[in-house]
Order: sequence, then structure tokens, then C-alpha cells
Amino acid sequence: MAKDRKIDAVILGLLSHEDLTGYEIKKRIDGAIGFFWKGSFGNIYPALNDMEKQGLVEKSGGDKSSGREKFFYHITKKGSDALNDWIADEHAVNELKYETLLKIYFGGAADSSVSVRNIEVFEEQARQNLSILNVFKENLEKVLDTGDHLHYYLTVTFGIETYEAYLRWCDKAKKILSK
Amino acid sequence: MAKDRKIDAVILGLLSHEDLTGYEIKKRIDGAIGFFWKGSFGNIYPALNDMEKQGLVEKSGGDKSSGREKFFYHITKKGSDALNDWIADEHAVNELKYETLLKIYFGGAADSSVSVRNIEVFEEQARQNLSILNVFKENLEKVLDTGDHLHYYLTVTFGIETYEAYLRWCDKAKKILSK
DNA sequence: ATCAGCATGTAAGGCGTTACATGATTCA
DNA sequence: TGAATCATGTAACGCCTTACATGCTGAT
Repeated sequence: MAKDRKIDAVILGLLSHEDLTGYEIKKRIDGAIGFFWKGSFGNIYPALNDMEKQGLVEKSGGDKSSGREKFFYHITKKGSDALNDWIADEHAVNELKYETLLKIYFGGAADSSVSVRNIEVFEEQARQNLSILNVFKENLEKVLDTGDHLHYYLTVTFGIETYEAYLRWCDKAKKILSK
Repeated sequence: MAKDRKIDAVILGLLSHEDLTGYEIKKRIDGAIGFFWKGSFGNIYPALNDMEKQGLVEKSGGDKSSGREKFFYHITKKGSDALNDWIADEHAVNELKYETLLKIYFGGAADSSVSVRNIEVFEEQARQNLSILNVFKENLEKVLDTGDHLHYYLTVTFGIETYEAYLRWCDKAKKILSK
């Protein structure tokens, strides 16, 4: 795996369950992982290429049976080992970059209605994300005992817990600013 | 301001209160802003240079009175306008990238004690950040009525609310994994 | 003497986003 | 016919991190 390119670990993690195409990997990332990690085609395809050269994944012969030719990737023993090493490594980079908080922090220069508006936009996003995560949660609760669903469930509950905290803060912050 | 370089806005925001050197700007960012934004010298100095060329800030003659020569930056009318435009722009990029959640998500492959350990490391960080923020909060509560302290206070309470949510989640998640 | 803190800046390298290029199939 | 979805990939550009280079002052 490239030193700082965490997309490698994401791909390996997804491939540890099933063979996937680059396109499908993108879809998976946009799903339940989406609220704490992002990926793009310009990111994923080069990573798959590099990792194939390193022997972490194997590329299938092209499947032309429908639509454009597609290639499935399969994780190797070496890839699986690299994935496990990464999971077991305690060091993790957790980064929060919230432009909204920056706008609030420097919002003293403007009218407080501007900050209230910024909070409202943030609140609306949190509300939407929360409702998506609640659907995930309900579906996962039905199958918690099988496969890795328990782990997926934990990340979903993390999201729910934090978005609910955001909404509580939005409420309070708006009240304080409106005084 | 450069299109996607948000450090420009941070610098402008800080300079809107007082003239600062690049070194001091770094210090300010590492302080109360640190938990939702980062900056580095390799980031800040080039930004100051660009912004001077654009007329958003002015560079003072070097002050050699103590230690190495230093340069204070002052925000211009144009810089102040750019800052206000940015604050009033509803569009904001809020990005969360948590490698810990990635490790939890893919943790099904490993023993659950590995996930528990990952959570413990995360928990310890949250606890530390929370205690720092609580100190900020106490200090800010004494001066809430003056200057922009109210806005600083709001970002601090955001941090406290979310780190408390993290800790609650850590507790629950560890219990679920230990079953 | 030496280490920490103050202070400015550059350079290399890595990573990611966005847009672009290409092309097939399905459905309205 | 045109739009949407499936599908792969490249290229340009921008931004950030890290390491490096330099040098003063004050405390131990």
C-alpha cells in the first residue's frame, strides 16, 4: 500500500468480501462509508493499477458480456495480509475539516443573521444525513448476527450519535445568536 | 482568494482582529481553531505572499528589534470585503475523514479485541480534546459579552457536544464488541 | 555550550478533485 | 433520439505535508 494513500485500504477492505470492478468500488464507497470517507474514479483506478503491480490485487480478464468491457479485481494473500496489518495498526488519522465552523468562528464581523443562516444550512445537511443513516440502521438491525454487519452497524450508530449531537448544537447556537 | 484554498479565509479572519506575523498565525490556528482546521508554515507563508500580490493584505517593513526579523501583516479593505463575502456565502465544505471508522468498518476480518483497541485509542484522543475544550469554554464564559467571544464560544461548544457524543459511542461500541 | 522557542521561507513529492475522452446498453 | 446508467481510464491542476535551510535570543 502506498504510504499515505488510505484509498488502498478501503479498496482492500471491500475486496476482502467479494470481487469488484472499479466502478462498483466507487458505488460501495458512496454508500454507507460515504459519510466518513470519499473516493473518486481518478483516485480508485490508479490505486487499483498500483496495487496490482504490488501484487495486492489481481485483475481478471475483461468481461464483455454486457455493455462496456469490465474488469473484476480479486484480493491476494499479500493484499489480505496488508489489510490486516493496517487494521491492527493503532495509529489512525482522524480529521475533521468544517468550513461552517470557520464561518461561525469568524462570524462576529457580520450580522448574527448571517451566522444563523450558516447554521441552518449545516443543520439541513445533518438532518438529511441522519435520516439516511437511520434507514441503514433499521436494515442492519435485521441481520446483525451474520457476517460483518455488526461492524457496519457500529459505524452507522457513530454517525447517528454525532449528527444528533450536531442538531442539538444547532438548536442551542441559533437560540444564543437570536438573543 | 484562491478558489479552493480555505487557508486564505482563515488568515483573513485572524487578521481582521489584529496584525500578525506568519508565525503568529500558525500559533492561532493551532489553538482553538485546531480541532476543525489545520495550517502549516508551508501553507501559510505562500498564502500570505499570494494575498499580498492580490492586495488582500499588506506586509509591514521588517521588525528587527528582537530575534530574527519579522513581518506583520495587515488586512486591507479589499481583504475585509473578501472575508465578508466568504462568510456570507452559504456554500461550505464540511469534511470528516476518520480512519478509525474505516478500521471499525473493516474490522470484521480481525478479532474483535483489535476493534476494541482501535476504539480505545480513539476514545483517549477524544477525552484529551474534550478536556482542552472545557478549559477554553470556562475562560470564554467569563468574557462572553465582549468582542467576538460569543462566536468562539459557539465553536467550542460544538466541539464539546461532539466529543461527548464520541465518548458515549465508544462506551456502547466496546460493550457490543465484548459480548 | 546547547537546547528550546521565535521567525521566515523554499522544494519535493504525494494525493486528490475535476474535467475530459470513449463507448455500450436500456428505456422513455 | 436523447438521457441515464454502466464502465474504464487519463491529464491538468491545485493544494497540502514534510523536510530542509537559515539564524537570532534567552535560559540552563
